[in-house]
Amino acid sequence: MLSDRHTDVTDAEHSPIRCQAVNDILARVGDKWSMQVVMSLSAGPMRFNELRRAIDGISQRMLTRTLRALERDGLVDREVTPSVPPRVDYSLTMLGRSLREPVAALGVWAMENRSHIDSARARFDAEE
Amino acid sequence: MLSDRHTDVTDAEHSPIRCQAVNDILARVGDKWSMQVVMSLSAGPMRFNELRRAIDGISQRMLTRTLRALERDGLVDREVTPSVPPRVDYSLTMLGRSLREPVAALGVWAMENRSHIDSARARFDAEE
DNA sequence: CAGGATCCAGCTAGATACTG
DNA sequence: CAGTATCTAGCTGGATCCTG
Repeated sequence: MLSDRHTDVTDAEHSPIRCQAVNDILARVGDKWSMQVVMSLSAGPMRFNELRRAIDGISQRMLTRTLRALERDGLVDREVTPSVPPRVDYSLTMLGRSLREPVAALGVWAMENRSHIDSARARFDAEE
Repeated sequence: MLSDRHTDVTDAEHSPIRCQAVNDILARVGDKWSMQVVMSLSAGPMRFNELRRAIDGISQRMLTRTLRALERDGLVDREVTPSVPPRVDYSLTMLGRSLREPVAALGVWAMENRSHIDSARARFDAEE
């Protein structure tokens, strides 16, 4: 952790086009709920209210919007069973599943460096 | 790409605590400018207006705010040379440099799957 | 059950003007 | 040069009510 070898993995690829792509994905993934939905669907298909209960604090409106956006981008599949009452199952597409890997890498970094960030914040805030 | 091996890298770690950490980092990194600043500083230290020119479209206010936030979290170092005119150099800390690796992984995913996302969007939007 | 439709508070980020 | 201060449009997201 915090390895400072100067073999730069990123410098070579720092082209405007690639950065545009990174920013698009970060915007897609960096919102409040998208990744929580994706992570919840990791275990398998879930229904709407099942997701609602699984994700603490999400409103029905935000769950709907988030699912629609993920579906639009081909990350989530929506399967409607026209019964009474209606049944809708959400699941990750292959694309959606493949996204979990880089996001998990970010998660590992987050866990490993959380303490560094917290202490840096405390230090910064201390010097008023 | 799009490998669907069911060895789940993420399921095992899908604990609330880890997800909280991921969300914090995504919020930190998922905003409009932070990663552009980090990527720009990859090449080496830069001064304020140098960064301003390097990052297309960023306002002076947003650059200030983004740099302060990154400094607070210990990702960026701010070095002031009290001269006239003043000189301030910004550089990545070790923590900041270490972040580039997982973000680059996300960048690779973005580049590899951009076309899938674009066509998924087109398909979704086509059905009224 | 699975949403759609409204309304609204709060935050984000841009524009502009000014300063040590 | 490197900011701070102010004002504001627009977006994000929550609460609430309604429906097939």
